[in-house]
Amino acid sequence: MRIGELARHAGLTVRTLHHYDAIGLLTPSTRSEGGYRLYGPEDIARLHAIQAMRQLGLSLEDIGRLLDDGGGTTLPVIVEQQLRAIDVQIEQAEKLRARLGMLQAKLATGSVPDMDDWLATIRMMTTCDKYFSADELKTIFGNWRRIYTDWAALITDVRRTMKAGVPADSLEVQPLAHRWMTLMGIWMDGNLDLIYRWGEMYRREPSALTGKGPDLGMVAYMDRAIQLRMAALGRHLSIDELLRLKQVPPEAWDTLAGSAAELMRQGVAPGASRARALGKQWLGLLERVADHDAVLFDKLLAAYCQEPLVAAASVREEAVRQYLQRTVQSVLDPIAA
Amino acid sequence: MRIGELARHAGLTVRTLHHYDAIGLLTPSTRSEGGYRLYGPEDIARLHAIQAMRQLGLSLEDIGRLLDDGGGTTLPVIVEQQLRAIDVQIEQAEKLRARLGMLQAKLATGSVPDMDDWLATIRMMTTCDKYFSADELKTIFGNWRRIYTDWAALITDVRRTMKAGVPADSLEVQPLAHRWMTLMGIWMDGNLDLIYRWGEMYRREPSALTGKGPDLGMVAYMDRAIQLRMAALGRHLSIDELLRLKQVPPEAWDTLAGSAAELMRQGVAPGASRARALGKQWLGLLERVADHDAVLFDKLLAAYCQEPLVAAASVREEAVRQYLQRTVQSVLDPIAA
DNA sequence: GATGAACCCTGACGCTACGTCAGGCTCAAG
DNA sequence: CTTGAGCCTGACGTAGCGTCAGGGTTCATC
Repeated sequence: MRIGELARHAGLTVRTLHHYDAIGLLTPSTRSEGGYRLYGPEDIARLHAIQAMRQLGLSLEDIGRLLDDGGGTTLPVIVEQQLRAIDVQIEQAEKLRARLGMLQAKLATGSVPDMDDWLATIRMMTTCDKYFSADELKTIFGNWRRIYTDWAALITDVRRTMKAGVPADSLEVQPLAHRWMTLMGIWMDGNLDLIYRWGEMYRREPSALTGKGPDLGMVAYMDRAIQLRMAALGRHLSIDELLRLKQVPPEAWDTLAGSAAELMRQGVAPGASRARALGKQWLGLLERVADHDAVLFDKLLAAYCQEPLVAAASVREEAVRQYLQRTVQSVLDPIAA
Repeated sequence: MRIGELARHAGLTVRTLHHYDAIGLLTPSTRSEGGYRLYGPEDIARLHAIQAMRQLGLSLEDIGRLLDDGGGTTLPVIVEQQLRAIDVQIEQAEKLRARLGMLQAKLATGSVPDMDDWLATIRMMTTCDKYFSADELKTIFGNWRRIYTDWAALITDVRRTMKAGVPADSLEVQPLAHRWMTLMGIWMDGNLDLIYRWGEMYRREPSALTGKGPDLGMVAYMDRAIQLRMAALGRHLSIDELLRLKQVPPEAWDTLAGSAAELMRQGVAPGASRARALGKQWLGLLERVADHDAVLFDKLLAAYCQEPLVAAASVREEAVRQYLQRTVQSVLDPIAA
């Protein structure tokens, strides 16, 4: 397909496609002998992605970067994002419509609307508020490839747990909640506001039924679990302190929990040197989470020791949890132990 | 209200308002002693108009021109235009939504959509087709002040005629049809396509119920009359020829019709010199309508003589029409007369 | 009355995403 | 073989701001 034809079909100008080629955003996969640009199906798919992201408000440069190092995996995510954006757009357009209708009725009676009315209307016209800003979309798209395999795995795990009839407030769900929060943290670059709004959006828009992502029930289920977790942490740490916590790789916790289970099965006493070495490792991890801040560390430790819910996130089994706790006790307070 | 406050409320940046001031688009009505810009209610109203027209796709320069020489009369028209634009936007967004939904479903099953699918979707994303292009909006807004008094008068006349129970295919309606077409011609700069689409829009969007403009029934009523008129003209002229016809001021026809009625009442014979002078004037008008093209003129004359519907537009009374026709006959063919 | 923070001013230059030429080449149809 | 529509590569221009720099205003608080 030559450039003019593509331009006509896509509703763009030839110059625009030239421009996209010049900046390396969309380079046609072949050229004719005479030097004509020839666009193939994959070029068209790429153009689709480009236009979609443009509609979301991203700059051409950002789009190029995202498409070039995001791999092909982003396509469904883009479409999903677009669907939401459109839903928002429609909703807002309808609100604006209602406003304009009222304004028109007022004008018809000859009265002049007051300033606040004008301002509110102007605001609705200009800020076709997107759910997410361009910067936020960049992080969402950009980080997607870092998490999408883990995310898919988590989704299936959650689905299985739900199907098994495990209630959301069960301790069993806490590891899932932890994984969920961790992944969300990576995905949204730790921006809590963004995470919250993401959830909001999911709850409000019915377009979430793609089959691949989480469904509404799943989100509600995890919400409950996360809420419990946050409440438990909140009894020991302030919001600011929570925000200062760092992530450590989940495998680290898993291997530690595995070792603890092993020691326990072997009958090693919590005060034994092998157990205490384990306890020290565990405390080391916790220190990393607390960002090496002594005060934060103490509070976090208290949370882990006093709130089974919190500890349950990294150590599944009740018995192991208690074993590990005694081990840690013996490290912190060797005499009492 | 100072610039920052206005910017916040309106969802704009301070820089944008600076820019609008710099190009003379929105100059605050006062300044503080220290030189701060102070925006009053009228400035805010103007800003509303600006944002509305921007949303319709007009350039800042065009907006400035339209606002500066259009007078305050354009405000309700702008809102009306905006309402329609929003309706279109919503409709198209919903279509796009449906498409994207299908595309997502396809992607979920792992199949790759074909080229036509892509292209159609891209097209929908890019060309959020407005009903009217920026240029067309410019003529619509720009010409509005040239016709709005006549238009309002016509609307009330049509309303009265409809209420009187006059059927649309009555000859009595033809003068209204003629006025309607003439005004539309002025409003839309003679762009027939634009006129047609304007009617289309009116028919499709229910937001036409402002009370000031014509309602749906009225448009249908006039449509019928105009259709009859076009059919009658179409029996004698081709589409191209119809397009080449010029307008003459309606008063010219009216005064001629008045003079003819006067002569008839005085019993002046159609062949008398005073009558023939009138006939010559009438033919002169017709020649201007035919743009001084002999072939066109002949066809037009035939239409006027053979189609009472056509003649009825400028001469209301049957008797006067026949009198005038005989007069014209005597001018064209003095011997036979 | 001094001072600090928040806000505002006027230039001036930069930037994005194209539009708009100019001058020449290619391609398919007659 | 021509002819008209389409394409090429530069090159410059444009709209609508963003983003400093350098300096004045306002106003509440000390």
